Amino acid sequence: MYTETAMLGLDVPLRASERAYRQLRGEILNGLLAPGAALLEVEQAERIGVSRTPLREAVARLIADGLVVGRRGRGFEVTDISVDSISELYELRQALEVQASRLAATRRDPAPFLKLRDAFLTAPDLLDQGDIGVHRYYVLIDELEDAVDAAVENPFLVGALHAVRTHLARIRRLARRNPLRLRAAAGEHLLIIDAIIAGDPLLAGHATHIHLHQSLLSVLAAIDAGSATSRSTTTAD
Amino acid sequence: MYTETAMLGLDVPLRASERAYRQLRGEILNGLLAPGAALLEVEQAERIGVSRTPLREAVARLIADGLVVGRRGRGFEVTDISVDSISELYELRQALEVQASRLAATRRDPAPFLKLRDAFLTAPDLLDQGDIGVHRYYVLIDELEDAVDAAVENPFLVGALHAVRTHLARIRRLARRNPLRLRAAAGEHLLIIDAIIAGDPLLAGHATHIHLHQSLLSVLAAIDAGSATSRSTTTAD
DNA sequence: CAACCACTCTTTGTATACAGAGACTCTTCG
DNA sequence: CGAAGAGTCTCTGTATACAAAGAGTGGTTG
Repeated sequence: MYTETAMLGLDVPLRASERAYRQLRGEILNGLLAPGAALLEVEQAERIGVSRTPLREAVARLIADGLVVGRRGRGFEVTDISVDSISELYELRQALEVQASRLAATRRDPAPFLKLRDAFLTAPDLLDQGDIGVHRYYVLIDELEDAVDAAVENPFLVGALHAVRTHLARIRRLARRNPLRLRAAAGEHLLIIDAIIAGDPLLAGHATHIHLHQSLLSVLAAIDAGSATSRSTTTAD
Repeated sequence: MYTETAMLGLDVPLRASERAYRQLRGEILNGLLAPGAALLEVEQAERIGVSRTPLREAVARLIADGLVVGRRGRGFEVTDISVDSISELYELRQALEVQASRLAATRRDPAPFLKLRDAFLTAPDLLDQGDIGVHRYYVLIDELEDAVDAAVENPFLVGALHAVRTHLARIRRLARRNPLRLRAAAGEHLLIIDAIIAGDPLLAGHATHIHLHQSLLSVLAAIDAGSATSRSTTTAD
């Protein structure tokens, strides 16, 4: 997710519409543009430093992504995230990720998953190392997702997964990390990886099912706690 | 699918970009714009009768839909449909429709499905009535899809399903109808409907799985036959 | 004769100017 | 005092003009 463009530093010549899209998308995802925030074309165009034409193209893409909705006569607005929508998103996510795990188990080249297995075995140590360790753990999860995507070899499925992950990124911001949950999630990931290495699609699917079930429970609990108390909560994965 | 806007004749005030989008989308879906066809902005804008600005917006949406891809310095082009991509699409479709069937079985209001059950019982008769009967059968399938969508009550999942159905519409054009397959499909649909009425998510999911398996087999066989002989084949659903 | 370079031409990408639709406000009337 | 209506004003939707990037072509040179 973070590797979108920054991995290689070749953002030298970039279309204005692309710049506007990435900036707005990033700001929505990291919460700088909060749900419900109004997007005025001229205002945003001036802020980003492009004209209205490319900005409109960027907004159109954001609408297609489901991050923005048009309000009838009064501009656009960042979509909001309800608790209901989280459960709904997870219903879609589960369908997609379970299928992806199954296919990955069927088609995988074992090599990258063996590497990932070793890496995930060190996850508990990583999670003892504070924020940098947590960050490196999240990088590991990204790598796992990438490995699954590559093994699945299905542009339609991978595309749908990407769309889901876009919304997930916003949800993760609603709640803080819970070290206990992260440790448990690492174990669940290991189970998925092992199933993929073993070439066992049924097991991979079920392990993914369980993982997402726990993940959703954790997210919902974190949000409940977050809205009850002020701001000391938990997140999934 | 056909009911998008034409059902009620209120296409009086329509934005130019929306007109361009619907026209291009329709022409791609019904094959008038064949895979590989080049889309030049000025050319298409003049043909449709809008300026380049709304046309670009329309093309952007088509790209998001996966119906069009940009070629670096040489305009845009309608995406093509390979046999591989059909199987890939069905892998995604299966994940989504199985999940949708399960959720529909869990949440359904039985009433519309009881009506659909009666209607599908008459499907064999319908399929004896030639093209108009076949057409009415396809309308039935649309109504079933709509009923499932409504029962699922999940915008994310339904949205993903819509995207898949867009591509399916193109695939259906690749092969002719096979009356035998249609009759069998009607039986499979009945099974799905019964499972939803019974509120049995597991059964609904499995019935959907089987239906899509058969559907894919039929489509692939139809395309094989169609490319072997000249043009007398079969299609699914 | 082939390969490379420069030029032109096509086509996209961007900016800006204009028009129209909808919302808000202020006023007026009941 | 409230509600309705007209006017204004803001913001989107569209068109067009301009700029720049890439591809194709022709010529020239080794």
